[in-house]
Amino acid sequence: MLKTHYCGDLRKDHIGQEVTLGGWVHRRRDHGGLIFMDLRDRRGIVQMVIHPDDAPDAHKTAGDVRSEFVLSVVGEVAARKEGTENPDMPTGDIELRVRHLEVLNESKTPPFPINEESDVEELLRLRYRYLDLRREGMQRNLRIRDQATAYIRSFFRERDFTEIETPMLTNSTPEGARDYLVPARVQPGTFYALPQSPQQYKQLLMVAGVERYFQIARCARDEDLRADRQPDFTQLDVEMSFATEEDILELFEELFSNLVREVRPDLSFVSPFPRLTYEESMRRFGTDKPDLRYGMELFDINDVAASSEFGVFRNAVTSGGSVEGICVPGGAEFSRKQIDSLTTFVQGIGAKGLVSIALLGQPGSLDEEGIRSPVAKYLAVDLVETAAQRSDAKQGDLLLLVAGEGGKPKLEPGSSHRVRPALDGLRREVASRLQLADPNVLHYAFITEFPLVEWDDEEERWDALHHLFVAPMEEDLHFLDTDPSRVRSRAYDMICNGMELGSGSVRIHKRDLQERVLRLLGISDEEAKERFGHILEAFEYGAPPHAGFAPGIDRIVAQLAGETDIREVIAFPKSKSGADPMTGAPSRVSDEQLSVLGITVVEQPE
RNA sequence: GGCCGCGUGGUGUAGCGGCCUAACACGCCACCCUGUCAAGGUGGAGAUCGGCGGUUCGAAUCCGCUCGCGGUCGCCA
Repeated sequence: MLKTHYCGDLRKDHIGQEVTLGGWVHRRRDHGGLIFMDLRDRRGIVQMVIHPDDAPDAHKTAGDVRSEFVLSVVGEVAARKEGTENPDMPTGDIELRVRHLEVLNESKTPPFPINEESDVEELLRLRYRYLDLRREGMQRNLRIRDQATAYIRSFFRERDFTEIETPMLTNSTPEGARDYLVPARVQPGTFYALPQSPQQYKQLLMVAGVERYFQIARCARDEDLRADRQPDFTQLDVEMSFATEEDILELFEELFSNLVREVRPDLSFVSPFPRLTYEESMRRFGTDKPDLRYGMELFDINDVAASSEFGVFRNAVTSGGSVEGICVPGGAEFSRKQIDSLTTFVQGIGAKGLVSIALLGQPGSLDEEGIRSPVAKYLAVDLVETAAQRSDAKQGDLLLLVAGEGGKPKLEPGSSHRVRPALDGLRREVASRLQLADPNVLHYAFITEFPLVEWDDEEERWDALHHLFVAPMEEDLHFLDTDPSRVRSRAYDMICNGMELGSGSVRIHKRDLQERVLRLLGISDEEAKERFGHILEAFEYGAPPHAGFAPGIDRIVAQLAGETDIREVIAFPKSKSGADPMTGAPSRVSDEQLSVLGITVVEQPE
């Protein structure tokens, strides 16, 4: 090695030792005579002093050194002069008296600062990712990710799980996300698909008698990107035979509790993890992934709205829709402008409008003076009192109500189907404006009893909410043929701070039930045989009951690192258009490459 | 694909019809400086304002198109 110690490791104990360090110039302070330089490596930063009298050659070289030069230095670790210690640095008690200095490599001035955590445009960071990753915050995130995955592996291995790799080149699946396709050269005209998840393989491993499987698996889905979605991502894939949902939830509660203690002991979490049914979560929060760190739960006033003078409310309820709202603590002091911007906000997510009611008076004894609302003259005091009571509102709070008409398509603005999503969005927006969410809390929770299927308006058929292999709840089986929307599944999600971390389920392990579900989803027996013949067949050879779970590693680590964007914990992520600005991927390939594969590119006309 | 926001020296921002011959901070370059640690001092270089077109006597500023980036809805078994 070209170095004997790491810069960041040097302490008082090393005083008197001669060491050789290698690292990058973090900062340079040239006093004309004396030169100070901070040298940085993966473990931290140490101050070097280059004295013109002690080391004239080194001093001469140091004069031409600039930020990010790679240096090799030899010197003695020394106590800093009395009064010049730096308590803000772990190495602040000591410094390196440089005797010999060699420039191992020069550096151009970097396109953005590496020695400070300033905001830099995303694109530029990705273009020079190798420099971005050199920055302290990203180094920390890379290490948090490593700690998390290392812990996860040890956790499962201790519990007798076997880590098994599954193929990257697999078959396209008709349902779900769009596949990334890979042409198969040896059989021209045919394609592999990159795995959206190892779902089928892990179930087949259960049939194979593995009983306890896990994998930190790379997956790919060709869908539009988001702050929490990359086209290629990593999931912790787990499957267990002879397990019920209870076994899985307990296992993961333990895993996540330990993970926080291991990686971020300074963060707190709520224990035991709350469990909400899908129905309850939708009713109380309007979403299946609520942020539980703050209140502002939804309430409805359908009963009193039905007879309201206010046409918007009355029509909503009589048409079969609903009027629901949230209560913003202290929101009565929101300005007109703030409320207008909330209105614009909900309109952007499918609400027709927003009714705001500021409670200037004391709920319980409200009068017209105590209510301030753009539609105050249409609102009976009784209605406001009811709303205030249901939301446990206090004087000075702000009620925000959204109405939705029944009988409209799901996605149409003003539809009753948009009410809860709109309130969910509003709840998040308000919480973010008022900073209601404690950044030091990881509020994990499980959502259970999801519907098995939902009606797809466009395709006019039932669609699996999770995937094709989720087992229906035994007690709801009789609805399978009569009213599929009422069948609850044995699926569960894990959520944290308003983000879905992963989902899982007890699987179907019998051929006849799997075939019934496939039929319900409009997959013909013929198609089923072609697509899923192998798994249906496997179920006939003693498939054990099994259940599994698959949380996203990128999201888990992002939260552990205190980041809201998973790109902050992925070494080489892609931009929103799926491109890698550093390598230029995706790119065109040569005609030769295409012709070997028997592929012709059709230019897209405008 | 729809909607919203952003795009000004190397970086981050300001400017939002004539005061812009484009400002500020950091960075960069030169010189001075032997105890600093976001070192300090003096001086300097550096952007025609993402691109194209238009409105106007006049555009970084207004309009249209386009590209890029981000957010969001659709989408994400």
